[in-house]
Amino acid sequence: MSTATIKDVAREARVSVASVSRALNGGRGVTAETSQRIREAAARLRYMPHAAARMLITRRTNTVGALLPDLYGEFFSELIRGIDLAARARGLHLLVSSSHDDADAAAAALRAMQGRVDGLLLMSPHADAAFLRQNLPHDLPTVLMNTRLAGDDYCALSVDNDGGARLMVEHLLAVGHQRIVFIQGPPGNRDADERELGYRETLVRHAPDSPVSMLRGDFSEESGYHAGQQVLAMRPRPDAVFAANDMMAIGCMAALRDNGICVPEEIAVSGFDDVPIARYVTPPLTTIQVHIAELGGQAMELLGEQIDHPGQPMTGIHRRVAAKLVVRGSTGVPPG
Amino acid sequence: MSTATIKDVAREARVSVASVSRALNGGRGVTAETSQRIREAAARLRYMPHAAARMLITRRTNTVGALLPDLYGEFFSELIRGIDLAARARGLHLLVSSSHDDADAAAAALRAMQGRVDGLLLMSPHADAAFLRQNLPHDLPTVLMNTRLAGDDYCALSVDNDGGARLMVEHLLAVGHQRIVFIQGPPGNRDADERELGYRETLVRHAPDSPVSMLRGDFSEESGYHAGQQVLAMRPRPDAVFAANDMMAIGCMAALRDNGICVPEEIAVSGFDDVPIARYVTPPLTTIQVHIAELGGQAMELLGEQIDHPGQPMTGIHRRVAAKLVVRGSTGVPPG
DNA sequence: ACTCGTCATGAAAACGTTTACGTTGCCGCC
DNA sequence: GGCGGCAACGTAAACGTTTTCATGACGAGT
Repeated sequence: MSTATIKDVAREARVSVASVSRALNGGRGVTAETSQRIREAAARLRYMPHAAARMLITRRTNTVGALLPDLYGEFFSELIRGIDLAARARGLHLLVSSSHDDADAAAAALRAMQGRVDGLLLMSPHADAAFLRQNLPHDLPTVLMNTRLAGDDYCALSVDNDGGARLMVEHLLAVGHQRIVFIQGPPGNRDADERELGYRETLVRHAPDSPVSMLRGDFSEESGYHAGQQVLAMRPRPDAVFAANDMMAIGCMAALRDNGICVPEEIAVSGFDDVPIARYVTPPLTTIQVHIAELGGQAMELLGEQIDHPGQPMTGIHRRVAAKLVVRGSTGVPPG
Repeated sequence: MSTATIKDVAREARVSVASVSRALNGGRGVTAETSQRIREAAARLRYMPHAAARMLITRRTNTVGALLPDLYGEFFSELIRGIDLAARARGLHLLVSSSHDDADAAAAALRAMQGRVDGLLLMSPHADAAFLRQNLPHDLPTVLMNTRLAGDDYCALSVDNDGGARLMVEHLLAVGHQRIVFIQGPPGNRDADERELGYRETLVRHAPDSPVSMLRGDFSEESGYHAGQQVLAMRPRPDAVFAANDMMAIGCMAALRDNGICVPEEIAVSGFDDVPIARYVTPPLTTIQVHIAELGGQAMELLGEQIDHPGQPMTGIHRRVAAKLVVRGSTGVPPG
């Protein structure tokens, strides 16, 4: 039966339920001989401990929740993969809830997870301090991912946007570009802001003579196209474009191509993210690769630590995952 | 406190725990007045019913499990999105477990889900009949997705590969192509096989004079490139290529381009899946779009029905989600 | 006026585990 | 031989809920 209970096993093995529990869990306080008998009985009856009963008494669910916003494409998929892998390594289950457009939906999903999870992986644009204090039980281990919040009260983890932007600007300067224009992301977006900051700082430090100039964008391909048109109107004309993400870089390249400008001969173009498309556009896009799965995995690790050691206050920890420069054709270095 | 129990609420509202339960669940058998008082008390104490305790007595977890293979890119993401949306609409939680390389890992994950879920969404290349009978509790509602198994014992749901292939072949014939060669997917892959069958049948029915010819492939871009080279060697040379998926189509186009053949002027190329990259390659790829999120959503719907009506045997139901033709530049119809 | 049904409510059982606490029996030590 | 300690095992309490059953109140029908 799929409904074999611990009592049935106890009867079958001619011991008490307590011994069954001991034998199957710790194994301590039970003779090797009886333990063996119990295991056999359990196997014979296809016994599976009732998860809910165990949770009730143990106060542990062995499950972590992942609350994610409405995410685009393979970012989401890589993130889940990383989280899932790390969770399984720790013997934890993964309860996901995605696609929250507004703060209310996120709050509802968060409440619904109450008591079903031992910890929470949270990535939400709505997660400001007030939201968290309102909707999070303060004793629930939580790791914030890519949040705006400086990890003051919570444990946080995000992409090294600064470092990535620095790498890109250094690369552009190294191959001889002077006037590098930056296409911004949506206002208020943390990733976009950090990338912009990295661009400004690196430029100021390494090439004080080069002008710092920026164009508006919102991460969409269209906004990239529009920015590309603006690039053409600038005097003196920039010789390189650094877009805050790949899709805008692709849109920008389309605008340049439509106006007869050759990439990378006349203007170099680069992006950020290394989406799969990046290597298929012509010319292939130089960009910054971020290991998304690692982001998820490390977040899960951090959460696991918090769950295992509830006493230690790990709040304030803010780790970053590395970003890597991937040079392709669009910045003119490879032959072509 | 986050640890307010139903007893606390009962004391606060000066009623018994039974009344609290009634008021908060059905609302029947309780005066509107007392119900109101109870609700207020519950709100005041921030009471949240303990999920495990409820599961234990109710025998319902309000959770469904999704067991998925190691999936690539945005297919996975779209699938989860569709499932998650439909699950939330039914008030169900989603427990996911992905990245199972081998049958053992899948079996382990499956066992671990025992008792934590009311139903199962299963998509696994390892899920043959024997595997299922071995590892699935036969009384657990289950929906198979894109499985090789004809839905004899279980409820199944998959992509309309036949229909999609038919649409594509009809399109190629309609724009005047005569010799259409098909690039196969990995041997044994159900989707690939069905697409191939659709190709053959449609060609035989609509254009008995056109030769049926096929090249080997394995869904990878490299295999598509290789197939493209073979296309060039064929005499008489085909005037259209239909690849079993987009990545092979893209590889094939690369091979043709590298050998100085113009797409679509000299040879038309088409794929299947409509991956995001498809619209960015040059020329943009004509392909078959499958609404993955809908696949997940419908599977969830089916599962929900099974859970709500445990008596009715819904086994044998096999539904398909529609595929849609998306015409772009690579088959020569749009100007360019 | 008596009874019967209906309805709000409370008491208590049940769900399947884990675990604190007894109760043995055994061994070694004085 | 008594005593203390230890290991194996059983008993029972606890976890927080839902649900069945009993109880009492009240209104209506005869």
